[in-house]
Amino acid sequence: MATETIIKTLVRKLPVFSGMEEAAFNQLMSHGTQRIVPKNSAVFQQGEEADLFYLLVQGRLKVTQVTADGQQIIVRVVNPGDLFGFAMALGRKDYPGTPVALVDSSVLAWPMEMMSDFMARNPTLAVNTMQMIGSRLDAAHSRIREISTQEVEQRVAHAIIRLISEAGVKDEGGIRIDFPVSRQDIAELTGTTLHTVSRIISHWQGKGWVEGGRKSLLVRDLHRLQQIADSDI
Amino acid sequence: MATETIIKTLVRKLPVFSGMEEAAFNQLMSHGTQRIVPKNSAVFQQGEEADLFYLLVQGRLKVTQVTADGQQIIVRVVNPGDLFGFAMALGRKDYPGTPVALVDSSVLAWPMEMMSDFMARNPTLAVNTMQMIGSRLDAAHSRIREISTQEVEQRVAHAIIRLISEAGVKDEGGIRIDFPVSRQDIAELTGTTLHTVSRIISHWQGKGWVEGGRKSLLVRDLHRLQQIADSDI
DNA sequence: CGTTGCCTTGACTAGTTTCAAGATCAGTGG
DNA sequence: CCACTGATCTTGAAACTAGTCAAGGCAACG
Repeated sequence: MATETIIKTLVRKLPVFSGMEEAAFNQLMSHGTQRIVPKNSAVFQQGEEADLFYLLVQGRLKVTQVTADGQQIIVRVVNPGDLFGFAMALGRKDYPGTPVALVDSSVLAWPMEMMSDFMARNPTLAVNTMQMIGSRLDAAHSRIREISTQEVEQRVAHAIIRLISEAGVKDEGGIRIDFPVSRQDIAELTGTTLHTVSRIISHWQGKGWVEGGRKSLLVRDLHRLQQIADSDI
Repeated sequence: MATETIIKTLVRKLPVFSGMEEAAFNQLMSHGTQRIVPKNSAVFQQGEEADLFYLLVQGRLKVTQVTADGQQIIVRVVNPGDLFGFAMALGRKDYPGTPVALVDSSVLAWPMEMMSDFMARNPTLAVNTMQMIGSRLDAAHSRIREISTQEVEQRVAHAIIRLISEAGVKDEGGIRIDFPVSRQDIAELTGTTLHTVSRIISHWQGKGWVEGGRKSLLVRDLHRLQQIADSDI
């Protein structure tokens, strides 16, 4: 099928599958099933038994976790080409978070056993996966450092810069994030409240550095945000 | 040599090396070099080129990271049997943190290339390492959730409970952490200041739940700390 | 065209940090 | 063995950041 071939070609180029033998790759692809995830719906729920692991082909997801007392945080944003829901690789049986589509998305899913089998037979895949998880660990540590040592304004600046670098698109007079992000989302990414985020963005807007909108944000002066993010003191 | 055999037997039992073939394991052990790390000295420095990876045989380390503006955080505490300094697995060439011995410690070191070689040939090792990193990622996310949503007192309670569960030893009328931990250390683990930590511990001491000391802490009522850590609101 | 969801803003409050000073303890060298 | 010194810890008071509470505006959607 045409779409299948397109997807296959796309997937083939992903770093996780680099260095994998053609035969193995083909076998992998033949076992994956595609699924469309409409905006605002979840691929699976936190706590569910992890029987499948996923690859985001197209679209954008946010992975949220809810704490015992109902507070929510966004663990990360999933970009096209990212794997997610690989609970097994983390040595657990249930999904630790809930991935929600920020825009209509399309994912590929495989049975979790395939992952262990394939990794046992494809050391490259295992090493690649490990490095992917490793870089995520690195990112998590950066975030811990930020939340621990920086003030809210710096953290918000950082979060926005990160989103821009992952999904920034040029727009009239600036750069815009390619998918809808609410103030609440930014708050959950930075460990603060939507009120504080709103105040900060209003302030920036007053200075002309950004232009706010409903679930959107146009960055006019990225350099200035960088300064805010990096400012010592 | 006698000590060498003892170490080998100890190492053999570690989860990371479980399922590894005897021959491979022996070869691995024959390439490792032992090193004594005196209290308060660093095994290596953050930013150095990562040419070796390590296993903590005996003792206790804290891994710190310094931010651009000089603020410090403790990334984690390394317990006997833990691997550390495996930068390669994270896909980077330099060490992301500095491990400092909290007590006189002993480590085993291997050339970093051995790690990739061995993982390429021992899928089990690769999967084990991946799961270890995965569980660390899990822990990092928990910490992000805590710092983002909980108040300092809860976070301090959590940190102490974690230290107790990793290295708690019975003492007269309570449990004590097996190695020296300063108020500053706890502050760097929880993203606060030593002043606030001191106040909180003083308060607990007033209630009779703990007993403070210089770089030490006797927990008299662990259950109460649990309550504090888990208290909603 | 009303209802719902998202965003903004002001006023108030509270938890933490910052600043400052002093107490206490451990180790060191005379 | 004891005074000295540096590190660690405690505590008070002031300053402030960010959260909470509350109300209203605005835009999208059915």
